[in-house]
Amino acid sequence: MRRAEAPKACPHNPAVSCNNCRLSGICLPLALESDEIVKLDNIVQRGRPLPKSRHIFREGDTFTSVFAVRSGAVKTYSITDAGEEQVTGFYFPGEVVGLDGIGQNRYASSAVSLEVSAICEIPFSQIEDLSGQLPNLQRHFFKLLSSEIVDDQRHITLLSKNTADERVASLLVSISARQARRQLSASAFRLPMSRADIASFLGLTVETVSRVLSRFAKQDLVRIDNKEISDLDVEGLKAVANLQS
Amino acid sequence: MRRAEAPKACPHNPAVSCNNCRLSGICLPLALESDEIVKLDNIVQRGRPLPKSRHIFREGDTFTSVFAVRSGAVKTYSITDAGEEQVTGFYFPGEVVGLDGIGQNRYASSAVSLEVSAICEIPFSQIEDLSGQLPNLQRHFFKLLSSEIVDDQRHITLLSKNTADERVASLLVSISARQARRQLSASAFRLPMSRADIASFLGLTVETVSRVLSRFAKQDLVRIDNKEISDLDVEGLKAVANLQS
DNA sequence: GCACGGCCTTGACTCAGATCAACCGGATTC
DNA sequence: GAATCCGGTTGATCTGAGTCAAGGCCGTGC
Repeated sequence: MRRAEAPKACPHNPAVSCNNCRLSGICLPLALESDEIVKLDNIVQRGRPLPKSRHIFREGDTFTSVFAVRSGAVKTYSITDAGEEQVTGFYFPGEVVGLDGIGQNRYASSAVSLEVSAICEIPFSQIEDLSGQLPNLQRHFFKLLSSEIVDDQRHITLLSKNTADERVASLLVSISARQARRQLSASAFRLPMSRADIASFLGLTVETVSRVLSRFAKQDLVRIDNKEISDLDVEGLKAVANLQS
Repeated sequence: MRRAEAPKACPHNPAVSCNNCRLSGICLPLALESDEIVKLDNIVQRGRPLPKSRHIFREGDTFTSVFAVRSGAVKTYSITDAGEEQVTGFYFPGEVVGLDGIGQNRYASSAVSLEVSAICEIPFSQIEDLSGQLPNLQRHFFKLLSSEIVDDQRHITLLSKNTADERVASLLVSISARQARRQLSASAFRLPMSRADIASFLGLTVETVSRVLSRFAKQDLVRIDNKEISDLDVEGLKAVANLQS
């Protein structure tokens, strides 16, 4: 599983700079010139690998930084007025969490690692300063925030209009596409989150998620061994989800 | 209904500058110094009143500007893969639409006036330039985008976890609060959108929305005469919606 | 090795909200 | 002023997903 190029070696390695990070094409450095990346790199704080189930920040904490996932996976959630957990997102390497904290100066959700993960912390005040100097960074950050809005609106539509089958199929297709974007297999991967997390994210119950997955397996749309997904039929699932290919 | 101060007179009046606009406390100028407001004012294009049911932009159009609602009301919606309309938001004076266009350089949703409205157009490239010079504006724009994310996440939770009664009550409470923010009555107002729009926004059917509203009226939580709302019992509805007061 | 707890699955039954259908009232048209 | 349309309401029925209950399958600890 080790890669040939030494500096990119292990995705958990805290020594890898943005320039050498294999995620530079999809993460924050995207759209920056290499001298600009150096400036960004200077403000990024790379932590040592975070064990599973550790909080990166909690709802209500004072907002200080945004965080890029470098390896592993993260979920965000908030607690409803009724005291239940609502999962609001799953984040994979190259994706950024904590953007919801900017508006009120405190995080609107909590973020937890779903497995051993490496996280890059980027202090927001420094992003702001640097954005004043680097129009590309400012623009990229605006885009990042806007894309999160678009994603959320898509999710609103999913919850508002789609059946359980469509929701589950959409999630599988989405994870598959994000795997592919990182040059990983689109048809075989491990789900880092529990069935309960999936259910909460999709506005369903655990039982329904379990039944739908079992049915998909029976219909040969996917092979499932607990959290291991294989032989995922992307086109078939897109058809189920009403997504155009 | 006319106000004493001459320049603030009519909310549809295109001649009112940001400085004199009664919405300056809740709209973009919020948090700007008065010399900064002048610079913002210079790039804002105020249109003449827009009739009802006119598009401000359409899903897929090239993104150029964001738009502040000065009077009237606006809904945003997108078309699902199944060809149905999904209403993604209602926007009242002082609120900004079009932020979802930044990420992909095209609008992810369409925006239509729900009644005669005045709209301020703010070309985004100029916002970007100005944000480089005015840290307050940059920060405010980051906050604006982030707040939209928080709102969307709250809406996701509403759709995921709440009953029809809770959804309808939440919407009424939300509109009431936004009325109050503009110094208007929190308990009496006109709903600018149709029952179908409400239903789409809340992930329900028209029939269910109608039934819930009728029931609320029977329970004296609100008086309803078609689109006219009066005697709205904010605390009672918050209780129904599971919202803390 | 076995007991415990967490997570997942499966089955039987229930129910909130969707669907289908009819009707009402105001606005618009001829 | 009759005819049509459109948005809204109300009633009867149906159904997809929730609820409740039971059981299976690990991995962990003693």
